[in-house]
Amino acid sequence: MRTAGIEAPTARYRQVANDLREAIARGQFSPGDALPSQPELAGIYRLNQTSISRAIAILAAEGLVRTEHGRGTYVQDIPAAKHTRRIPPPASGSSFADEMRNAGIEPRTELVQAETADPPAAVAQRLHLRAAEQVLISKWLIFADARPIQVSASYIPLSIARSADLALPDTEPTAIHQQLAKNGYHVSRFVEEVECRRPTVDEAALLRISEGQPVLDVVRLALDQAGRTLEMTINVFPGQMWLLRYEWPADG
Amino acid sequence: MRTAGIEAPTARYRQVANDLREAIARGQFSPGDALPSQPELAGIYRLNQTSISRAIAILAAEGLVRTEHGRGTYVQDIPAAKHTRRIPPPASGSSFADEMRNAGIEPRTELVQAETADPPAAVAQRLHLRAAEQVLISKWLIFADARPIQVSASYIPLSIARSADLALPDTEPTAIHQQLAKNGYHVSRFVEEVECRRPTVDEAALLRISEGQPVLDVVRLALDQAGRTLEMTINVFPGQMWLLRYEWPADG
DNA sequence: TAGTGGTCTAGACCACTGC
DNA sequence: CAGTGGTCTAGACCACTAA
Repeated sequence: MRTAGIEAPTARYRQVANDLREAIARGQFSPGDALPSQPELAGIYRLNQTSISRAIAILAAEGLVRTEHGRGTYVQDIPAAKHTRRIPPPASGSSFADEMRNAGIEPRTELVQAETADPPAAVAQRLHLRAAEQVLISKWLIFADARPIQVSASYIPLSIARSADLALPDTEPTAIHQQLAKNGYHVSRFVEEVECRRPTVDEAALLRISEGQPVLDVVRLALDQAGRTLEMTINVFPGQMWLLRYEWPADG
Repeated sequence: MRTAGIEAPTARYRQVANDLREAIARGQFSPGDALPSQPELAGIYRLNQTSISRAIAILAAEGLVRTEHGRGTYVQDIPAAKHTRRIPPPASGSSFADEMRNAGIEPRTELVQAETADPPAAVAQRLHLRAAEQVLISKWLIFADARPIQVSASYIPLSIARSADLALPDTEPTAIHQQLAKNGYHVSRFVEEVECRRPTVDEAALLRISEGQPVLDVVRLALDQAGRTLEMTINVFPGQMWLLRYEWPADG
């Protein structure tokens, strides 16, 4: 696992990509700035536009820049510090929102969808639903300042949601478990399944990342004592912005 | 988060990519098969080689095919079932290797490196090392049948390794904690930090994946009662092949 | 309308593989 | 050596944005 070292890549467009990458790293272009246009860069590097376009495609795949058709190529703002999601959550009060405010970031959650509907097949299977049972679906988009940092979708079997008096969960996601507990649905354990993949086009658009930037796909099941699944949540995070931290005791 | 639907993409090279993707999905090309050469495809689709090359680059980024310079383009073998890594590990005996054998897969671990050396800066910081303290480094490459599925690097402060009589850890990684425990170094808790990123060129080569395929980067710390870090392990998994499963009780 | 990024061509040459 | 994928050119046209 040696690092590649300096080792000039032969391909001109790769050299251009490296050069621009370093220029951005040096601060020669700041986040939000536009790069020179492709014809301009072609002049600067004495190269044709096709090759320049390929060079920029590399940087876009890396998430360093973002091209906007008809407008220009803009340097992306990559936050120095990653968001950390702790499991189990830090003891006592301080919610994730509080932590962010303490770090000088304004969190915001935006309800994208809230309805009762048939669940996607993958969800129905995991929830062990009776045939044709519907679920309460709520989807959220979570922002840090103006930047989307998470897509979240929650699925609750209608039988459970009804008897727990969860009509339209336009409350914040964290309040749901409290409401469930009040009605006798006690979550006894959680299971999370973490995967890593390329985003769908829709996710890339929602999270404002390029399709080359991977996402973390975290499926979380809240189970009660009897092993029933009370809720299933699918969280999608831009990989470059997050760190998932799990902690557990050794042995039993 | 609607799906894109049919919606023909205007770009010809994207159409070709879609067409080839479906052909592979249909089984028209099987894993290991070579695709027709680029000039051939150019003839078939009445396109020039440049555009064909772009189409194939898309499939390569998706991990569906693998190009080998001077040889050809080969369909990748994507295992239907993902490997699952369970935390905490399933109770009683059955190791991960046993599980794989039961699934008809032959596991193999290959020692890539084993030496005492200065740790990388990032490792030294996390291990809270005294200045200039060296570490015992061992790196492994783990295979399922003939396919690499994990890169693993373990770092143990030399002061701990020496007194625990861990000279050259060419033993399997799991044996290390037992050896540490025998010598009074009891692991009391674990911390794992999961990230998701694009692979380095070296990782892509070792794991035989394309640079567009994301990897899971899992840093694991084994801590003793006093909060000392006994061992730090960095695991890198090809994202498409793995699922990390964490389970923990609710509340206290 | 002018300027931007995105696509495409037809052909050329290069680097690498394997016979 | 022939065949493969990788790169590059010079120019053209398209699609989109913003004045």
